[in-house]
Amino acid sequence: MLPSVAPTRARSGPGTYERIYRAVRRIPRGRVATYGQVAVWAGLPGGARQVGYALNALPHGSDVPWQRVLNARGAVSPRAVPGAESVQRLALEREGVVFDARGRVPLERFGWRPRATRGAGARG
DNA sequence: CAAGTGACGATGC
DNA sequence: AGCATCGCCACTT
Repeated sequence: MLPSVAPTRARSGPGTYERIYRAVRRIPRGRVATYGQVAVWAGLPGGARQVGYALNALPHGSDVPWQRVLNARGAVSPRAVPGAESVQRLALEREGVVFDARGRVPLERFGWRPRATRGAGARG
């Protein structure tokens, strides 16, 4: 549809952050995803870190649900600004996401899977 | 143009 | 189970 301006950059390159934002926007409300997952969706396998940097660069009031991105452990990653962690956690809890006593979100329950690999699990 | 700055993840012990 | 180390790359000054 779009006049593909530069399809060459299969991974990384200018505009990478924007791709990451688009991937994050795909996370539905009440669900969470890991930095690694978002990186893959954005076409940056192994670029989990870049995802974090991109989210960090988000302006206030952006429509990107950055709060739905957690680390591989399902926990809110510690940031430089104290208190900001609770902000993310509260934002998620307002969506229905539940944290356990360890401050982690059970990804097996809230982790969003764009390709829901059915067949396994779902036993109970 | 060069250097500094970050919201991660897997591995080795 | 916790800590240290390496790899990763765009953006800002």
